[in-house]
Amino acid sequence: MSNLIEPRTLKGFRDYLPELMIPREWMLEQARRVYRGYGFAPIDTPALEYAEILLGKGGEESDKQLYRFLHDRHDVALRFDLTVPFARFAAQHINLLGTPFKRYHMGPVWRGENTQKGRYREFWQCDFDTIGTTSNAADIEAALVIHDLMRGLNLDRFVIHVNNRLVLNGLLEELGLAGQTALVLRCLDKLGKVPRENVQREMAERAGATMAQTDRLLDFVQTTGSKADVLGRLKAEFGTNAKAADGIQRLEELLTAATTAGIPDGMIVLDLSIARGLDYYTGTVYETFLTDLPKIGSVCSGGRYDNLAGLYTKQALPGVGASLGLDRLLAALEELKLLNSSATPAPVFIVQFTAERIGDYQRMARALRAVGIGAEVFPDAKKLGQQFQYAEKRGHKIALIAGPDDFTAGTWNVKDLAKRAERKGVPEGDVAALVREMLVGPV
RNA sequence: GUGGGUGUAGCUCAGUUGGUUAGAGCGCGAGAUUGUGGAUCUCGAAGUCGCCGGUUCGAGUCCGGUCAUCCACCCCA
Repeated sequence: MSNLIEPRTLKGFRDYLPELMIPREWMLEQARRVYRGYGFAPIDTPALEYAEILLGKGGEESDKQLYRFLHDRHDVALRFDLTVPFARFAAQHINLLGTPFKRYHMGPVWRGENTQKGRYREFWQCDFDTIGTTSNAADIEAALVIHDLMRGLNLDRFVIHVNNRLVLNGLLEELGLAGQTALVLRCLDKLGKVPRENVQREMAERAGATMAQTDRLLDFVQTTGSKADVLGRLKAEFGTNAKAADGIQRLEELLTAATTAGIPDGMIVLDLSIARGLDYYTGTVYETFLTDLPKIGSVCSGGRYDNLAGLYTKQALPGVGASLGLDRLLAALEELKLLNSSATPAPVFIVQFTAERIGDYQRMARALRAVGIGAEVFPDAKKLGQQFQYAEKRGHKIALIAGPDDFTAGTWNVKDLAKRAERKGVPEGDVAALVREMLVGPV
């Protein structure tokens, strides 16, 4: 009879082993570096909020996915994103913060939805937002941040799709479909997955749209050609609509400014079929797809919301920002085998040649750590071959070996574990410099 | 929430029309004259066959439920 409890995790919740956690932490560091570089300041908020704070802010769907429960008579819920808590945070502290205010926030969020690869019930988001301004400059900057973020994560095969809800809304208004915006956009979003005819049929069934209406809409959304062409056509046909005109101009500015700022052509594209996002988006919207794994979905999305904080304060707090889906991107990189995973954060491995010299081994390790190089001393004086195998498997780059003869001579042997090349008789004082030089190399 | 696929040693998988002590490869551990690792060889550890229940003389093998995972819908990071 066993009274052991089966070790297990909840559906959609996962453990992270070192091989995955090391790159995950690295990603967080990169995101932090990029955000701070733009002047976004760090904040944090509680995982748990009063349910009323979170309910009804992201649409019906997000309400259903909320982890919500009664605790001590309080109706509470786990945050399902970082944007809504931020809106609450901003409304509460704006007098201290002043506007415009730029913040980044990285932490776990929870959604009780069905799981799939890259879709979890607990996952980290890395948000950045600028609030207190409606200036398109903030929208433009957000696109640049997303780009630099992806590049900072060593990715270059990705595309940032941008659109503007004003354009879509204006377009639908002109087509006489203003009342069914949400329904139509939901169908529209399926373009690319299902044939155009099916999209039209669905629009007709669900939103009562006519063939003439959907034809005109789809023609536009599917328009091919340069950004200038597409924008030009939009202007010509819908420029008289105030919303559309505003949206078109903001998109045009964004695309032009991105190029001027140095973003390579093709990294940011106009995509009129990008309609999604939570209910609160009102202007620019962004979605970022990996060229080699588009199916996993957007890994960094966001947009402009001009009235989100209006739910908590009378002060106008428009904003724009986006969120990196850390765990989804991590799953994607894992799938694409782009993680050169290591099970140790310390590049240097110090062989325990003989137990009597443990103090000397730790002395060397401390000397390396003092100059910022991680070093680990093997805990047992096992056979050297075994220690080497352990070291390479773990992902250590360099091994340091010293036995009685070496201590007599005051030297160390420095070994490149991957190349299996050893440099013998290195004076103790030169070891750190040599190690650093070797680590800088190929990586 | 709906529909479907999968679930056998750490990993990848075999397991015949249900029938005696459940297998392989890789990996792992020990060893092949006590200062050095990817080859070879020898030996070895390791599986409640996801979990619970049912049918049966007998179930990894059939049935039901459940959990997890993957895929589609939905939605999104």
